[in-house]
Parts: sequence; structure tokens; C-alpha cells
Amino acid sequence: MKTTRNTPAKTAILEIFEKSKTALSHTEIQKQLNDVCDRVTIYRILDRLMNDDIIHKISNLDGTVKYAKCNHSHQRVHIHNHAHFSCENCNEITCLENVKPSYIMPHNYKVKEINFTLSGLCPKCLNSDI
Amino acid sequence: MKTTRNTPAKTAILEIFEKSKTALSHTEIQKQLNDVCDRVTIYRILDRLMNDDIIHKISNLDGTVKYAKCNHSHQRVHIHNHAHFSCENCNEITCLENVKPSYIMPHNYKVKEINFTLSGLCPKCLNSDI
DNA sequence: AAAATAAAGCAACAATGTTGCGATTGTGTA
DNA sequence: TACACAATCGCAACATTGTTGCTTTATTTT
Repeated sequence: MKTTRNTPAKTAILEIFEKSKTALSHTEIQKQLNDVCDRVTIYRILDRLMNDDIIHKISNLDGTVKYAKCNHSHQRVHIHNHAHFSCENCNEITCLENVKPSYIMPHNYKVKEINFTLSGLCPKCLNSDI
Repeated sequence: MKTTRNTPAKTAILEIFEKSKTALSHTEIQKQLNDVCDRVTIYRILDRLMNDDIIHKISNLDGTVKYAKCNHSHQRVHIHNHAHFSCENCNEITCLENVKPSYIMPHNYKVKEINFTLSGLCPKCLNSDI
């Protein structure tokens, strides 16, 4: 079985996620890393972190892809069924851990994962009178 | 004020949407068009159709972007608040027009648009014993 | 310390989306 | 119906994002 290693780049990326309150794109991570490692390495680390359920992927309405730390909290089985909020002004994506949609599905569909993204104005931008 | 025109390429693309039961990516449209027009033209037509609220954009969990016809039905104000289903087997995206999530938002957020995408197995793939 | 192998770096490539500009073509109006 | 003019198109060039193969580096285990 594959063992995962702790490398400087991985540690650096985890620290960036730890510090950030919002989801980050590959590009944003790269800027914050300041050439700690190669662009490709970032992709590979993100892949590994997703496999290990440490981060999750979020795709915005516009097709932008971002990543955020998973909040494992209490659940034994880890499902990313919380909502995300995408601000159309500052483009920040935040996890709304407590917002869970309820819905009724037609028969014959097997739902395994859900992605619930709301967009509009975040509190910060709403208050700055746009 | 800008007037929009009906060009052969736009008509062809609209017909493709009309015939398709699932959402289509730029690439899928291009294949079906069989060199009716340039790749760039497709992008521009899709942009126009979105501005005119004739189609809407859907971004999948994996970051894939697709487009589908809007169903204007009864609502006066057109909001894309229906759900989409993305099949992890056949990769087709279908609009679930009647599935509308209910949710409770924290204060201070102004929600303008929502994107609710479920993924798993569609009826077609569920029945073919995977 | 050496062996085993996960991870990094580099280069090259693929897919997707954007921009500028000159040429073409729909369409309202004369 | 013909004209004028703006909307649209095609092309080339570029930007961004993501992937792959292969060699080298470095972490971990023995």
C-alpha cells in the first residue's frame, strides 16, 4: 500500500489552507507559495489532498475551480454536502458549513454527491454599499 | 441599442439545443456543428445566448462547463434555481426542472443565484447494472 | 547507511477560453 | 429593392488551466 509523505511543499500548502478563510484556486495557491515548488507539483499535491479527504474541490458557476479544507467535524462518513457561497463582487468562495439543502429527487436516480453553490454578495461586500 | 441577428451558426446551435435532452459542452456543440462555423464563433454565440437568457451555464463538480436551454415556463422573473444531475458514468448532465432545494441562509448574505448540482448515477446507467 | 519508492522538477503537450482586427453579412430603412 | 451600417464571423495569436512522461531528488523503512 502507498504511504503518503510529508514534504515541504505539502506542508506549505496545508498552512496556506489553514490560514485562509475562503476557498483557493490553483493560481492563488501558487502566488502565495512564492516558488516553493513547481506548478505541476501543486496540482499533484492537491490531488493527493483530495484523495486523503483533507481538501475538497468546488467549482463555481463560472467554471472556476477552487479548493478548501474539509471540516470533518462529527460525521463518521465524510460527505461534502454543505453549501458554498460565491461572491460576485470579490469572487471569494466560502463554505457555509451549516447550510444544508433539503430536496426531493425523482425516482431512479442514485445521488452520491451534491454540490450546492449560492452566489450573490457576501457580508463584506454587502456592507460596503455597492 | 444593440440588435441581435439570426445567423446560420446561431440557428444551427439553437437547433442542436432543441434536439438535445442533456446539457452540452462547447466541444460537444462543435462536434455536432461539423464546421458550420469557427470555434471562436461558438463561444461568442453561447455568450450572446446567455445574455438573452436563452441558455444557461452549468458547471459540473469536476469543473466541466456545459450549457442548456432555459425553460422559461411560467415565472416572470427568470431565475435558474432548478437542479442539475450529473451522471458519473455517462457524464451527461440533465436539468431536473422540478427539483428545487429549500435551505436557510445566514444573515448578511444576499443570494442572487443558486447552483444545485447532484451527481451519481442517472436512471439509464443505474438500470444497466454497473 | 543503504534500499525502496514517493514525490519533485522539467519539458512538452492538450484543452479551453480570450482578444484584436479586417472581412463579411443581416436587417431596418430610405 | 437597394443601401448603409452595425452585428457577426474567421483567422491568428495568445492566455490560462490542467495533464503526462521521464529523470532526479529526498523521505521513510529496514
